[in-house]
Amino acid sequence: MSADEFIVTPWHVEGDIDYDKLIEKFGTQKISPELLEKIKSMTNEDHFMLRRGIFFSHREMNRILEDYEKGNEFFLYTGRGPSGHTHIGHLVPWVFAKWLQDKFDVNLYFQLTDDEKFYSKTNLTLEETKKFAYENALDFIALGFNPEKTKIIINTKNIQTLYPIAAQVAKKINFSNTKATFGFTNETNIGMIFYTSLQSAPCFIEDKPVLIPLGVDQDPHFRLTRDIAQKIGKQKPALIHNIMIPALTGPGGKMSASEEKGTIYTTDTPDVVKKKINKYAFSGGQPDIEQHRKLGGNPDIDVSYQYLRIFFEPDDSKLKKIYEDYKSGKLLSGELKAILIEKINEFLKTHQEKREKAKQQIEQFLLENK
RNA sequence: GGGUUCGUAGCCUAGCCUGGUAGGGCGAUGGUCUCCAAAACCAUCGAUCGUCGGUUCAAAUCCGAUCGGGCCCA
Repeated sequence: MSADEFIVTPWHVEGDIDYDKLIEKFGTQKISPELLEKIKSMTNEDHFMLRRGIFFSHREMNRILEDYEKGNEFFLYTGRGPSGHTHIGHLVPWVFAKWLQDKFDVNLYFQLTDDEKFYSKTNLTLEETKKFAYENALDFIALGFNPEKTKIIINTKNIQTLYPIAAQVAKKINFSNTKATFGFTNETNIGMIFYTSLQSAPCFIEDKPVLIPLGVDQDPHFRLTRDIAQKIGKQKPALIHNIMIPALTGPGGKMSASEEKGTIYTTDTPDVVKKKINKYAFSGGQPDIEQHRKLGGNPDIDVSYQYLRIFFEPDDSKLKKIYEDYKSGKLLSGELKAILIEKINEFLKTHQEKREKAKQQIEQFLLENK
């Protein structure tokens, strides 16, 4: 695969992603300065993930905001395919969703697609994906969502609620649509073919517009949803997309929950975090200290720096100093890694405590079938 | 229901026709080198060849059954 090639699908991400090209390819909208300004004025906050382009693209986010200003409330929807334990990259859209919920005081649905991971991963059983769904739910709850306004959907558990909606959707999507959208072939099992209608279902679970913060790789599902929304008398879901979080071992792919090494899990101990970062994090440093002092490092490809930018250092001035110091060669890669390790462990310490408490709270978050 | 094809280390795969206990690539691990990581270079680990049975002195290789995956037809 050459440098300018990349693949982004809901099941596979590969290569060095050019996000401008991706916007063009997917037909989404880049988040404009005007939109940023609008969000800022409506929330009274300049969220670092927006400011820094971690969320970089959208579909009709402006419509959602305009409607909201007219007094029409929306709701939020995001989710996770429970194919493994939660890693820090998964937290990006969730944290952002939490922020949106706080700012707009709206309902949020979180879908755990245990059926989909069972369909798409040959080596996972339904029992395993259900178990991961529970584990992932704990991480989600640990972020502090409002239980009054937040419901967790587990596909196999909530099928009764989802199915009537999914049926409406499924009738409007034919095999050619899914083939074109997802690259399905005759080998694809029929669970996968139907599945997209279940991922669409929560979009219409309330009779209000929906805004979906999510990783851009999941966009294709909602492209289909948007295509058929009017046909079933519903509004198109609006989306806001975040970039793929690079694996520890380097750019050229998102963090995969199935690759132990290149991944920081939310349950990792401080020692493990330290070891993983030091041992695996791809650096933008020079081959030796002398050259590094002289030539400086490249924070733009340095994974440790990227993690700080994406998640762990919301303070712009601190981040800027790290950027400049690293670029100038003042800051060594080992030192940069130490900063990140400290930040991650600080975060995980409280996260893990909240995650423990979540075991007691989970019941009140799970959606009840009506 | 009929047909067909495949099942070899974590992954991909050679070998099967012409039986003599398996070879490669990726990955992983360790080392050298680096402030780390990467790259590079060394080195190492790893498969009783889906399962059961048969033929044979000897089977991943032949035969039968069975389980599992794929495709085609109905």
